[in-house]
Amino acid sequence: MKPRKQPRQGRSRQTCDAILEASARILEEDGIARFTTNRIAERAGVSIGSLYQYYPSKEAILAALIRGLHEELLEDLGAAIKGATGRPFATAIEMLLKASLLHHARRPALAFTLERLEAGLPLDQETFELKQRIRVLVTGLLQRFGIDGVGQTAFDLIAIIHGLAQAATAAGETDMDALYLRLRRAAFGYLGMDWRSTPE
Amino acid sequence: MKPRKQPRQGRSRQTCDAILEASARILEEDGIARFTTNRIAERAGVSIGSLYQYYPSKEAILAALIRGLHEELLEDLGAAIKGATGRPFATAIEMLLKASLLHHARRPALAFTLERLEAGLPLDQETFELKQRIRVLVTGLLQRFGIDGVGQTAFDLIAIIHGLAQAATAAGETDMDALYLRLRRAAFGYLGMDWRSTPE
Amino acid sequence: MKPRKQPRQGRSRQTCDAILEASARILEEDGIARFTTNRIAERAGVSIGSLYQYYPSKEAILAALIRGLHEELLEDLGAAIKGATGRPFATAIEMLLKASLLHHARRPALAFTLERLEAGLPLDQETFELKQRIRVLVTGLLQRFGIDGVGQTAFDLIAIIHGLAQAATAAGETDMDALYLRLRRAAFGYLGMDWRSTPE
Amino acid sequence: MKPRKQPRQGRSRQTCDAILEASARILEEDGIARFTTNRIAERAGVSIGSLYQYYPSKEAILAALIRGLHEELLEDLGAAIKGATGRPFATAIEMLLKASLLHHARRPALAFTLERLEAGLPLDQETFELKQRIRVLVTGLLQRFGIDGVGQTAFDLIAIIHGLAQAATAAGETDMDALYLRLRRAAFGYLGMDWRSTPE
DNA sequence: TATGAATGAGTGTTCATTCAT
DNA sequence: TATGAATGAACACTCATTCAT
Repeated sequence: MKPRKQPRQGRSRQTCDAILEASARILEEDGIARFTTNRIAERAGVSIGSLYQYYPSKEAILAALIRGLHEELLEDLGAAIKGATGRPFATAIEMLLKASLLHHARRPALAFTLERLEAGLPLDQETFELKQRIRVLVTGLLQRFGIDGVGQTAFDLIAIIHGLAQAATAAGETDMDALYLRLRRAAFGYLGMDWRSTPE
Repeated sequence: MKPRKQPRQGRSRQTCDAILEASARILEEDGIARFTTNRIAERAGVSIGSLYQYYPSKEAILAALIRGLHEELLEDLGAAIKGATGRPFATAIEMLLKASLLHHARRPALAFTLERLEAGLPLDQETFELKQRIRVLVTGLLQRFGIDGVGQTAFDLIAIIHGLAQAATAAGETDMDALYLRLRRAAFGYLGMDWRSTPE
Repeated sequence: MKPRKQPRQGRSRQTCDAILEASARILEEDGIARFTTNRIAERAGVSIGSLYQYYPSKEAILAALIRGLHEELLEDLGAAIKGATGRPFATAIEMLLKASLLHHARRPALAFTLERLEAGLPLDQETFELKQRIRVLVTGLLQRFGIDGVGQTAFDLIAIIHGLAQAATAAGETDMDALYLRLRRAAFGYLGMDWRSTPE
Repeated sequence: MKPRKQPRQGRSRQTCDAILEASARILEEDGIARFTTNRIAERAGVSIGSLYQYYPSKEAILAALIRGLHEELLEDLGAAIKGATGRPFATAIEMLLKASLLHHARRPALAFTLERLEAGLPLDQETFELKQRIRVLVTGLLQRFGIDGVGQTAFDLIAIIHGLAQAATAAGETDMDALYLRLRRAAFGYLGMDWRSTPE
């Protein structure tokens, strides 16, 4: 499941990245249906042998992409929560929501497909931990403001964000600002806050 | 995509159903990974030749299952909305939510898997229409109570329900009553209603 | 390891046999080097899919061939030993030796290659039992004549026969009668009998 | 087939030997299945590029190992036959047999595997000549004692030794002394000598 | 000279689908 | 109409070998 080598420098690093980027593009354009190792190698401009030098299996590539997605989210959320210190609850939540949409905004189709695929896969340890850390981050924020049942609330909040973002992408929406407002309404509503106030 | 024949009576009907039921069970137990036509035929107690007499392709079987899911939902929602006539808004929404969870309650693994798969497939016309009718149903209910932006609201409401139900199933939750309460909180919140009142 | 289906009749039986025969021929002509499933299927005049309908893996085909070899040997030895009842020891051993050479005489290259390959493979249960039954047969014969250390003697006798037959085949010998005489000398000598008497 | 260079001195020689030793160990531990050039290089602590600097192909490495085995045998036999001058026939044969078992005693698994593999390979000229010299050695010994049909006798003797040694190794035997006694019985018997006399 | 990243032909195997019976 | 043997394109993956550095 883990990459085979990480001589993360020079030519190797480039090959590694090319494989991941080609994989991402194939998923974006064709979904899993045509996500085959030979096609990945071809699009990466790399031989099939090289692909297997860096990733032990097709699943490992997928796992790497998924892990990447979660790392990105974790980073975005971390930055948002850090930046929210000292701000009122509503503002903090708003920043959280915006951060949650970032990776959808960057590569909607990729985020959509990867999140969909992840649900049908057995999670590897590392990804599991990433998700846990994400939940911990959200839980921590809620705790800071004395919310009840922080664990469950965080879980539901994430599920709602996820559900709305996935549905919007599936429907072909591209207006992230509009989506943000609806998301804010859903999240604020769930948290018992007044979403009719002026959003940031 | 459509079944090959609909002599919806007698032995043919039975064979059709056996194939669908076998498919459902395979999806529930093993996911898509082992969802193969030969296995379906075997579990249905039918020859592979017969399977192809009733369904032109594997996708057609999947499409039929997905269509079935939506038909079920449509029916459940229809009944709920019908039963809600004359009741206050909060009660109507509560009935709507309960109806939405029915198919998750009946066969959680199947609902989970099919909804996940659906998102990665091109929708056939008939399923598209079914989904539209579902949205129309919800939209109609909202309209009856003078809600603003009924289309968008219905869309988001469905997305939120979907998101929470999928996340709960993925996490292995089985307590549908608990899920209902959280769902109620999310939906009521999104609609600007007070979810702290006594639920039905 | 075991064949997948044995509807040992009609077309199926033919396909099964064609695969085995093609495999045998490839082993005879090219050894393991070119023993590939696609080549087997091609030479059998059968699609690769059919091959896998009857044998779950390449190893299973090899195992079937090896099993066949041992079944043949068992049968030949059984007949020889049965026919030797009432005959003197020397005659009984002579019949045993002749029977042991039969499968080498029929398809020398195949016997040679299969016996060589067998030594490098983990034996499946059934083949193991076949070999045991062969040893039991030889042991029984020796016991009938009050030989000491029948187990070890049978083992060594089989090894000597095997060694001579393999070496002769490797050297390209074809004169089975000449080989028989040398084999007789070796076996009789090992058993402490006079091999200078007139052979049968 | 031949090593690429024989600057049989200094570092080159060391690299060559490391490759051969790594190959031997892999064959002993895993058989041919995992006998791959990359693995050999890795275990030898040498880059794959260097491996190909010394051996033009995987077969060349195998050939070198086989050649080494025969060189060893030739040396052991030569020493035995030299040491047997002036001794009676029985003693000479006993020394020959003991010498024949030496390489099996030293590295049973390696000898077993290499001898098995050799039979399935086209012999290179040099190995062919080595085997011939071995046969000449044995033939010469027999001739010294006025044995009839020395060529054939030598051939058969070698085959019998080989057959028993391989079978014993395959069966997991480790008691070389016991094996020697059975071998003596077989060889003496084949030569028409009394193996019931006291062995050396 | 030594390295190891890169190559790609070739392997075993699956599975949706067809069609003779 | 039902059967299930047969098909073969397509797939994941390996490994001997090359060659730029």
